[in-house]
This record gives sequence, structure tokens and C-alpha cells, in this order.
Amino acid sequence: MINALRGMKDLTFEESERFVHIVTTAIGIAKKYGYSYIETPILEETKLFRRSVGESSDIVGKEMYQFMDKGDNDVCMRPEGTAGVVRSFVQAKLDRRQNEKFKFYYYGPMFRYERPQKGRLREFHQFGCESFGEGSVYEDFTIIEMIGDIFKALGIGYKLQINSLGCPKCMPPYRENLISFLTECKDELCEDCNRRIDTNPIRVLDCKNEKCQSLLVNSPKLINNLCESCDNDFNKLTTLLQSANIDYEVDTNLVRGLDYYSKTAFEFVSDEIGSQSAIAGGGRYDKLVEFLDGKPTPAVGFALGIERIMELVQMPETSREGYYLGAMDAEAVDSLFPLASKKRATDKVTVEYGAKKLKAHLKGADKVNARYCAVIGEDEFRDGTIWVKDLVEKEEFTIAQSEF
RNA sequence: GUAGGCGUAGUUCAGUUGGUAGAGCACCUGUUUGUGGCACAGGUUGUCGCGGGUUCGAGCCCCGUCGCCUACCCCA
Repeated sequence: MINALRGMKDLTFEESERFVHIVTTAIGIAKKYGYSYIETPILEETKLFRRSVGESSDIVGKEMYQFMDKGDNDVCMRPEGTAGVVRSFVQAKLDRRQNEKFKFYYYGPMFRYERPQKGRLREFHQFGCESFGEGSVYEDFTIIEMIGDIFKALGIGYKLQINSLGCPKCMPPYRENLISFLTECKDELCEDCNRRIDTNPIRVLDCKNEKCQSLLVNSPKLINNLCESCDNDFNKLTTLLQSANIDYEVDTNLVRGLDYYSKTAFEFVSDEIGSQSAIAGGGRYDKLVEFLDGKPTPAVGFALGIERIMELVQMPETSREGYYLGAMDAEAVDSLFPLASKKRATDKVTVEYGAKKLKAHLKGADKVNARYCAVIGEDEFRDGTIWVKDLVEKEEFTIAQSEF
């Protein structure tokens, strides 16, 4: 027997229904916010992710599904969605159309070569949105509000954490500041953090090590060292969230795992799904379009993890629906098909091809959760009629096949 | 990559100090020759993950291996 690869899952029945429910709910809301669908390839040149996601991230450092294809191209299964959308945006020269806004939503599989655990798969699915050309913090607010709408529509509880990562004006001086702080207490920090001081000092902030965290209480906070523009935007964002009654907490240690974020960063978390608690994350990435050879274009985006959300949504109980058609004698089976074709114009129809006893048909109708069980037996076949039973109201009647 | 837990029927699981495997659910049949869900009665289903070792004898003990889960790391 051949099994699915490690960290990859098949979805069927109730699970696949839930998956589709999440995607269609998110699409409906994204459309109301003016987003249109973008489909980009799953396979991209590896350097796209090296340049956008960043060499220092774990995603690029050790989690990429990367290989050489038959044409000797260095390619990679996308580990996240934003890079491909931005690449597409630049390739279509939409960056040249300054003053225009572009809003895209996407969904599909992402791949990261990690150890699977609860809420973490090697192939997983994200729904995401990217908004280009709008530098206003109102757009950051609107995108957070939209995610809130999606979770509300799905009936999911969450906590929202926000932070500002600053911009090229205020981040570098802060970074230097932080490095000197970290260097001073270097000996007491964990091994990983010592490595991070050189590779990505910002990441020390969200180290899970308790001792590190206790030392970091006194570390300089970026939120207190923002430039005027970043500070104004962050304050505006919190004001907007408050007036919209969206609860949030400022998490000064919230650092997104991808290098391209600046200014607003946010994460939606749930405490009901194990240690992989982020159900959505995103932020502003005003410099990424330039990094990928486009004209400077501000942008904000987010992605939500469909499998993680699947753990949280309850589907309404399915009710009986449609028709089950069967015959009790082999020669009557043929006459089911025109009836099925006709009914399918408006209803769900299941046809049983085998001749069976009435009892077996009734059970069959139960099994496919049909509302009506319709059977042609000996009498009905002779008379050109069909027997129909409403399995909910327990009413039954026999009508001409032409009236079915 | 590291650590812990678990692999027995379609499924959820039990299986004593080692004596050639069991239950619920599901499925099939019947009680009812044309009336479902409920009830009752019967019935089918296993390379005990795989390979080796110890033993008269291994689901159980030992070694190895593969897989799954959880956690670290990191992230959606």
C-alpha cells in the first residue's frame, strides 16, 4: 500500500466540506472588500524566495522544497504566498501604474519541509490577500477588520496581537541599539540567541526560552523608538481598532518570521489548537516590490492557515436532501435514468443500479442521507408509476412517472 | 535535527506472570415474500507495522527498522 508522504493529508467527507466552507466564506468577504482572484504558480525560481522571504529566515534556511528541474533550473515549491503574488505584480508591470490600487486574494497549497505536528503540515493551505499601492494606515486597519469579519463569519474566537516593526528610517538605529544591549548580556542568553545576535537580532525578541525572556524585559523596545511617521501610523491604527471595537493587544516581541515586513505586523492567535497557535498573520511590506525589481509600491497583506482554522470551525448538521432512486427488478432499472436526469435539474439525485428489495432501498436512501426514497417495484413498473416516500415526514404516495 | 508517546479487525480500543487474539461501533443476513432509523438474533473481517533474537512456545521480553502523534525549533 502506498501512503501519502509525511506531513501531507487527504481531505474527504466532512473535512473537505469544512475546508471548502472556510475558503468560500473567506472569498465572499474578500470580494466585499474589493479583492479579485489571483492564481500564481506553485513552483517558482528559488531565488524569488531567497530575496523576498530572506536568507536569515528558517523558511529559506532549512524548510524549502527545493530541487533542480530537468532543465537545470533551481526551483522551489512555494513556502508562502506573498512572494509569488509580488513577482506576478511586477512581471505584469502593474508597479508602473502608479496611483492605481490593486487588491488580490489567493488560496492554495504551500510547502515547508518541517517536522509535522499538530497544526503543522508539510503541505498546508493558506488563504491570503495582498493590497498594492495603498500606503495609508487605513488600509492596515481595513485588512485587520476584514480578517475579523472572516473569523466572525466562521464563528471562531481569537486574540489579535499587533506591533510595529518600524521602517528603514527607524529600524536600523534601533537594531544597533538592540545589538549593543544583547551583546552586554550575551553570556546569559541561550545558544540560539547568541547566534541570532549576528544573523537576525530582532528574532531574539520572540525567543521561547524563559531565561532569555526575563532578560529581555529591560531590552529597548522598538515601539518606543519609532520615527514620527511610524509612530503616528501605529497610534492611528490602535485608535481605529478601538473605535471599531476590535480587541487587540500590543505585543512588542511580535516579530514576523519573514524578513520583508515593515511597520504594521499582526497575528491572530487561538489558544485552542495546540502550540502552533497562529491562525492568521500579516502586515505591511512597503519595500518588497522594490526588492523584487519593481517601482516602489506600498503594500499590505495577510495569510490565514486553513488547516489550523479547520480545527476551530463547527459545520452545521447536514439535513436530508434530494432523492434516492431504485428499482426492485432488473428490467425496471433502465427507466430510472430519465427520471434522474429530470430531477437533477433541481435536486441532488442518487441512483442505485442494482435491483433490490424495498427494505434495502430504504436503507440505501438513509445511507446517502436522501430526503425522498423513490422506488419502481413490480406494480409500478407495470403501471408506469413510481412510489415515493418522504423519509422525514414519513408520508408516501404513488404517482405517474411522467409527473415525477 | 532532538526528545517523549504510540503502532492489534473498516474504525475506536482491550489483551493478566509469555500458552497460536477479543469487545463496542460499522458492515452483511434474518425476525418483516414491498416499508428505513430503533430493538432482538446470527454472521464476516486480522501478515498483532516490518525484520531479526530469546524461548518448547512471543501481540506481550530483547535488538533493529519503518510509520504515526506530541513537543522543541520555527511558523499559517
